[in-house]
Amino acid sequence: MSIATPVKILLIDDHHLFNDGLKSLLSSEQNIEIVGQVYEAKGVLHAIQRLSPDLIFLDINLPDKNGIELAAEVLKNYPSVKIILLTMYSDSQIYKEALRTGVHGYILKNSSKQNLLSGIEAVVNEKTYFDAKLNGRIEEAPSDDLARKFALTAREKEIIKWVKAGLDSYQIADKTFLSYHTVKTHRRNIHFKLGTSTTSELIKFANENGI
Amino acid sequence: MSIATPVKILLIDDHHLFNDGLKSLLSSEQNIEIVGQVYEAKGVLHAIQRLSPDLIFLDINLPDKNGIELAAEVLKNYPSVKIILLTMYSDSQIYKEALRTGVHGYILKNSSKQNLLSGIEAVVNEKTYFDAKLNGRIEEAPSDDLARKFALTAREKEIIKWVKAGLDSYQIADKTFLSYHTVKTHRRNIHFKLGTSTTSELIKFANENGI
DNA sequence: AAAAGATTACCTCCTAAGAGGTATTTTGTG
DNA sequence: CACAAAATACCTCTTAGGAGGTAATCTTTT
Repeated sequence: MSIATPVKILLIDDHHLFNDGLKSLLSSEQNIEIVGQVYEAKGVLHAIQRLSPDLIFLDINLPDKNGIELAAEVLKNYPSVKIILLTMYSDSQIYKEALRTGVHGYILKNSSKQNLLSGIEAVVNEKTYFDAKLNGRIEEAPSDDLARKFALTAREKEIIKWVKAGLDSYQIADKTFLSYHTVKTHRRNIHFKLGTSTTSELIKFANENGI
Repeated sequence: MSIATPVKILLIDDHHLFNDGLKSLLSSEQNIEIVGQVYEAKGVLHAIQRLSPDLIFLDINLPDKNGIELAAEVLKNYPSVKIILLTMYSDSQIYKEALRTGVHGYILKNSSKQNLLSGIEAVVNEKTYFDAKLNGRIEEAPSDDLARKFALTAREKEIIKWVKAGLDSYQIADKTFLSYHTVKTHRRNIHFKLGTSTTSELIKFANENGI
């Protein structure tokens, strides 16, 4: 497997070693040029402006922003740029989220270089590429009001962040300058939206979905 | 920075792309030879036997085993092999665990190639190397009964696994064929050992420490 | 064999979290 | 401006989890 036409790629991952390793791994390939590397969400739009890559590889867990949100921004501002998400999560929910956002590919970090090259080849040819390991996990959603799930508000995401950080509702109320009652209301709404009912379920769900 | 004497390195990480990327990144270095790559805990001891590396890079989160436990096994069976843990967790507790196990280095995945080379240079010269980003996080333990913390039993680790999986105590009792009361007792003992007091704290702690 | 540690299991009491309801204020969008 | 959505905040009630205690039975180590 090798790439037929020249491709300019931008790598976005906060793990420097992974990012640099990937660059090293791909630089040896014919027709692949790594035009830049970014280690946080912040500089991404600017880097795209400056480097005009054909394709970006994007991690979902960036320290300062959810990769899927970032993907949406990129697609909005630079519709011609192809996006392949590169993550360690194989959950079907996040896969659906990714599809909905309109990314062009989704590859797991425990995948192989060959798959990566297949993905690159596919997306530069206006196709999509989703990791084979994801198959079998994708069951259609009941589609009625479930479509509205996942529509977490900014405040709800913030609450989830603190729950994941190990705080209880009183501590979260302190941190957010909200009433304890309000925090509990948000937690209830979050559980409703995500279909969870305990804190441990919520954390598991959030971890698997990069929330 | 370059390495002064030839070093044979074995890479152990379940994320193929990271593993391969790292190989690519290090292969270009003088005096560094990547003698092998392993993608799960299972084949590690055999690979060491066969390839006799001077140094192994070891991920903490392997699918089939905790990397720190694996490090202990390696040190027991091959005391001359140097071990550098390579992980994304910067928690002080796991750092202490690593020290106690006797690993020779601990480097974060969002570190740089230069740090990696410094680490290699250090450990092959019988020194240790711990990521600079870990400094400031290392406060000495009260040392009395805190030394006994972290001594989680097999059953306790199993309970933690189910808690992380989102099950409540009743469901865990079902899964393990234990009484609900027993599960609660284990949870209480776990909280005591880890110094936590809520489920969310426990999960956070477990995640950060690769339990 | 004795001691130490691990596992099992029950008790009570208290608190955090979840479920259900309601209502006001604020913010954003057509 | 009007309407919808989000954010805020209180109420009650039920349940799961945490804290403290005790103790019998295994298992492992000395």
